[in-house]
Amino acid sequence: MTNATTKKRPRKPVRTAKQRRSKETVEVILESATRILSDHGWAALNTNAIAKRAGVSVGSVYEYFPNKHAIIDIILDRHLAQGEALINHGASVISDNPSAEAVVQILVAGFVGIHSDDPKLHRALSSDVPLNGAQQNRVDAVRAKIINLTSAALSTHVKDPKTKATLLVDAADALTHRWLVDEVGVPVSAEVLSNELENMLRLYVLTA
Amino acid sequence: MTNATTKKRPRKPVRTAKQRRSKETVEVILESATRILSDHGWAALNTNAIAKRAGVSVGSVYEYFPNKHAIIDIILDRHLAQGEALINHGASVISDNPSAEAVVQILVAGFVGIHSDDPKLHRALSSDVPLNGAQQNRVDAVRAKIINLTSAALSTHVKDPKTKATLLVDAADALTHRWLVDEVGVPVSAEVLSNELENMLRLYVLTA
DNA sequence: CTATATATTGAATAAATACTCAGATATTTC
DNA sequence: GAAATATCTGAGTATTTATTCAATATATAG
Repeated sequence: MTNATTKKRPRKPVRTAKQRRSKETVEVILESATRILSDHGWAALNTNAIAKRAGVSVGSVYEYFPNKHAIIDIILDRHLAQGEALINHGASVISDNPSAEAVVQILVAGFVGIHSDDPKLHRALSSDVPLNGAQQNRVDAVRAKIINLTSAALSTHVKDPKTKATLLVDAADALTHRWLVDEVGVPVSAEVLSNELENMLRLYVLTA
Repeated sequence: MTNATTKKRPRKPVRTAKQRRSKETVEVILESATRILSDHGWAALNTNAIAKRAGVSVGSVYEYFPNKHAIIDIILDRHLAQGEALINHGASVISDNPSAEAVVQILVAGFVGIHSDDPKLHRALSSDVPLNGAQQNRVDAVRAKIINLTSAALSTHVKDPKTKATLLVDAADALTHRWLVDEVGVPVSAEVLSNELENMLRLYVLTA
C-alpha cells in the first residue's frame, strides 16, 4: 500500500527475554515443561500442553524458543549442570584423600545422588526423550569427564586405570539408575544393593 | 434397500491368516517393521512406511494387526524368545557344572550373546520403543526369571544369593548393553571390557 | 463353473500437534 | 504522552500419520 513504513518483524523472532515479565515467562515455560516431562513423560510433552500448564499462550512459547527441542536443550543443560556440580565436589574430596577406596565411595555416592534428586526427570531425559546428536554429545562429554577424573585418581593405584575407570563409572551409573530410577520390581532394596555395589567395586579396585 | 442379504463385515476384521498367501503377507509385514525399527528406529516406524517397505498396502497391515503396537508385540515376543532360549541353554550348562565361576561365565557370555545378535533391534526395543504396561511386564518377567535361576545356582555357594544374583545379572546386562549396543564413545574395546567385567564378577562371588 | 470365503488395494478420513501471524496490550524511552 | 519497543494472544495453517472402507481380485468349495 502507500504505507512504506510497514514494520516487518522477522519471520521467527525468538527474542531474548529483556524485561522481568518476559524472563518470568521463560522460566514458567521451562518449569511447565519440566513438570510435564517428569510427571507424564515425553509422549505427553507437546507445545500446547506446555503453554497451557504454564498459563501462557503457545505464541509466547515460540517467542522465546525456536522449537520444542530447544526447550529440552535448556532442561537438559540445567540437569547436566547439577551432575557436573556433584562431579566437581567429588573431585575435590578425592584430591584431599586420593585412596582407591575413597574413589569408589565417592563414585557410588555421587551416582546415588544424581539418581535421587528428581528420578522421574532423570529417567525422562535419559531414556524417554529422543536426544538429538548435539544433546547426546553433551551427555557423553559428562560421562567422559567422569571417567577421565576417575582414571586419573586411580592411576597411582592400579594398572590400566582407563579400563578400570570405565568399568567403575559405567557400573555405578547403570546400576544405581536401574535400582533407583527404573520401576522394575527389584527383589532387593535399593539401599542394600547400593552398599553391595560399593563392596563389589571396592574389592575390584583393591584386588586388581 | 430391497437387498436384505447385504453382508456386513465386522468393523475391524483383523483376520487370522488362513491361506499361505496371507501368512506370507503377515511375515513380510513383520520383517519390514523389524528392519525399519532396526535401521531407523521407532521415530521412523509408521504404518504407511511398514506397508511400503513390505510391498503391500496399508489395508493389508490392518487386516492382520489391529494397530501399530500389535506389530511391536510380535516383534518383542520373538526377540524375548531368543533371549529365553539363551537362558535355558545357560541353565542346562550350569546344571552340569554348578560352580560359582561357571555361573558368572555363563551370565556374561549369555548377555554378550543377547546384545550381539541384532544390537540395533535390541537397542530399539529396549530404549527407543515406548513399551506399554503389558510389554514391559513381559520384559521384566524375563529379567526376574534370569535372576531367580542365578540365585538358585548361587544358593549353595554364597550367603544372600538373591542380592548377589540381582547385582550379577543387572551388572552383566547393563554393562554389556552399554558397551555393545549403545554408541557411546567407549574409551576401551568392548571385548576387553567384557573380560574385565567377568573378572570383577568372578572376584565378587568367589570372595563374598 | 458359480458361489462363497479369503485377501488386497489405496484414496479418503480423522486426529494430533508443531508452528505462524496479525492484531492486541504492556513497558520503556524521549 | 506519544512514539518505539517488547510482550502476549490464540485461532488458524500445515503436516504427519494412524486408521477405515468400499471396491477389486484371488483362492477354494460344492
